[in-house]
Amino acid sequence: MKVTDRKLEILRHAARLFREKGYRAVSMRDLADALDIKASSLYNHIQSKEEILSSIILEVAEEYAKGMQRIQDENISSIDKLKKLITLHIQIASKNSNGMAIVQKDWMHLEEDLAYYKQLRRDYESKFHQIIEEGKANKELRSAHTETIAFNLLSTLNTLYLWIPKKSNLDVAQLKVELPLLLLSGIQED
Amino acid sequence: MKVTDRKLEILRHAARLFREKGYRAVSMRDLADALDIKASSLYNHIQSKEEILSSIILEVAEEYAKGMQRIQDENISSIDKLKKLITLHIQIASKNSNGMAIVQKDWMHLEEDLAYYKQLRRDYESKFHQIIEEGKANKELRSAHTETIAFNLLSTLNTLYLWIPKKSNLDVAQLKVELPLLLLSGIQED
DNA sequence: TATTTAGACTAACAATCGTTAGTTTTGTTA
DNA sequence: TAACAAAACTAACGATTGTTAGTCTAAATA
Repeated sequence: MKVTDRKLEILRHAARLFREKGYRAVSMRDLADALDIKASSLYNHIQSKEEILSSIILEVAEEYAKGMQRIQDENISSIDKLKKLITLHIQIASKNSNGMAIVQKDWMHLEEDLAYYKQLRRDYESKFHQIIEEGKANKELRSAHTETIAFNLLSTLNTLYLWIPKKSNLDVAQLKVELPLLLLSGIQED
Repeated sequence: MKVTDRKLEILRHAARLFREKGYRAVSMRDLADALDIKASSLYNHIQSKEEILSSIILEVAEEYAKGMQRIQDENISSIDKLKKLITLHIQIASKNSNGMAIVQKDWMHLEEDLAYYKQLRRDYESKFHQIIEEGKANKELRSAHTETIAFNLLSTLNTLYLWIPKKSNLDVAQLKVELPLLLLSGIQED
């Protein structure tokens, strides 16, 4: 599935607009205006508005899925897995904060790929829970409720897209140091 | 500004629909269907679609503003203020999780009240930061960056609406105990 | 019982939506 | 330069949008 330059440009503008105004509030004419062409010309490059949304969301979702799989397969402690997951979130949010925002806000407007997206998300959260459970079994983590721990971690990580664009690159580097400390010191067994 | 029963019923249904599908994806006909009337009949009770959104969002935002003011005026430690803020968020998210969801997702669709809402939000976050700063000055809190601490806390608190509806009432009681420990143990000076 | 009123209705409006068909322009390759 | 392909264009479609005007009905009030 080759993606041309022009199509990438469309996706990039769409991501920015969807993030600012929400998928349903951005018309094909709005998107076309941003590219300085007519709405009908978009259809030389894409099949439908929904295909745009789907491309943006699945790119992010699959990147998370791959990252999780890679980390899960490593032979390291649960704490180290959690640290790598935090880094994964920071990296994706840095590279593609518009995409992350759209995943969080507009996933429910998927149609054809809705079930697939939900499956990816369920898998991700399930593996996240699993790593925490392992950590508790290994006595690496204190025995608070897994759901509460996971909720706290994922809430913060899933909201990084709101915060990272405001920060300089230096601050992001700092974040990679500070955030694991902040998120893990409360649950880590010493 | 008296609000009739019927209007409350409309707002309740609207909140549920807006939360499920997003403000822009819910038509006045969708909302009318949920109430088993015609779309035009809604206008006997409300002025516009946007007025509905505004009512829902400002109710929540003003409740946060009042709660914050009350807590800030109390003569207690910074840690205790943070604990009370956590409780405030849990209470509002329990009572009105649809409203909270809409605030997070659809605030940008406000028009007339957009500036007012943004002001309320700025004030809230600014006071939140202030309390953390006080805690650091008092040596109650460790000296991580205020922004990082606030971001972590607010991310989790602002996402409670996703989590609380899945839990029973008992679990919410448990949450009021567990969440302060989890959120504050990482930053509290012993 | 007569009057008023709250709240539903039907019908329609102008605007905007995503999308399609058919055509023209533009730039590259033979 | 001729031929071709990519990518723009104009024009229009049927559906849906929020909203308004005017009307009817049923219940409350006088």
